Amino acid sequence: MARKETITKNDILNAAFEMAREEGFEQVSARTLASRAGCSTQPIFRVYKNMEELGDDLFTKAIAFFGAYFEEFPKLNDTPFVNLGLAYIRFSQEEQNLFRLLFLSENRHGKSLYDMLNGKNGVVVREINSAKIFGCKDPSGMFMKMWIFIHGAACMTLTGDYDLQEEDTIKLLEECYHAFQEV
Amino acid sequence: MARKETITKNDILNAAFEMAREEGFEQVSARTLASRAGCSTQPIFRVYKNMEELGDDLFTKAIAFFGAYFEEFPKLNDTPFVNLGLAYIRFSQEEQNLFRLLFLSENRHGKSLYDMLNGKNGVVVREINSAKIFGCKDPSGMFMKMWIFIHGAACMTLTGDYDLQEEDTIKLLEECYHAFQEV
DNA sequence: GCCGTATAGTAACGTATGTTATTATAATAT
DNA sequence: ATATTATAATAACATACGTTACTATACGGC
Repeated sequence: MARKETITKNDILNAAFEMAREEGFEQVSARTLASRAGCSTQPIFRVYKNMEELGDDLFTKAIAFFGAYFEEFPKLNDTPFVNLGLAYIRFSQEEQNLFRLLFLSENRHGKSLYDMLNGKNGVVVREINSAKIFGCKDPSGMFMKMWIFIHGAACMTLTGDYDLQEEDTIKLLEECYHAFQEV
Repeated sequence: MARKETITKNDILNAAFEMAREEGFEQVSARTLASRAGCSTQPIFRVYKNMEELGDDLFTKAIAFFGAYFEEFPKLNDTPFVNLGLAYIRFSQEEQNLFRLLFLSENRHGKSLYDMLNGKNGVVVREINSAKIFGCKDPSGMFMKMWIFIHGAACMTLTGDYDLQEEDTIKLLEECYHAFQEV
């Protein structure tokens, strides 16, 4: 009946995601994206009503990416909280642009940090349960403090205001964990 | 000899600062700024070589503003660290755009967070000395941890991921302070 | 009161943005 | 083979950006 589609919605989204990842979300414009995807701007507006709609999809994909990153992160430390922190801080280092998009922008979906981390996989709840097993008095209060700390370290990593070797970070997180357990 | 200047460098800078403060740094363009200052774009380029140069001045002014904010912040709590945190977190709430510019952008002057806070006034050093007085074993390690925590709370405040009443924040900061003192 | 000159306003250039109209293309049903 | 039709490329529109050329203006020295 008609011409076959050569550029799929996925092609567009993938190209956009890689651009956002490598060059930053704000660098993804209709033209630069088209160039990256090896087509004109037309296929973009065929599959997306406008650029904002693509941005929403991109954001969702970034959440999923972070989730996978998190799951696959090697368990370098026995304490779940420490591992959680290491993964998060490393993500802020290795995926600066995605970190900015996910955790430092105006929230695209109205989803809070907590909601995002506690989605389908429920890492947060899992960690809190671990904390219970590890005999912490107030697991959710504990988690909140740890999370604030971890988030702070990650944000400072991003801006270059914090730059420790991994062993030092582990030590720092362990100290925190124990400190918060006492109170 | 010549016409008198009606729009001074300060007029430009002040207008730019207020714009950045209210609407965000990225909203300050030559035209929007001119409109705000009640003139054409010409006076801007008379006193500034280009917009980037104005951006540098703006950033410097923002640092000074934060310093003043900090100095004038009421001493709501006896513990200096807690006060420090309260001021910082409140700043992130009340001056979201300036907070972003100062603490979450690519650093304009290559100045680290620490350097900025430890400028002429030396708040940081002062706090560390207070900590010594308060009998903390490792004041600088302690300060680092507190600062990471405070920064984390402020960043989460900015994105709406943390939203406690002031009394709760005080309680949280006090708990942290004591926790870190134990270790 | 006129002249020189620094200042400010107007308008333009070149570039980039999102988006849309138009044209060309390729695959299928007939 | 031809007509139909969804797809993709080209080109354009309206807007915004930094920046600069040009023009008008107003002030101080004479």
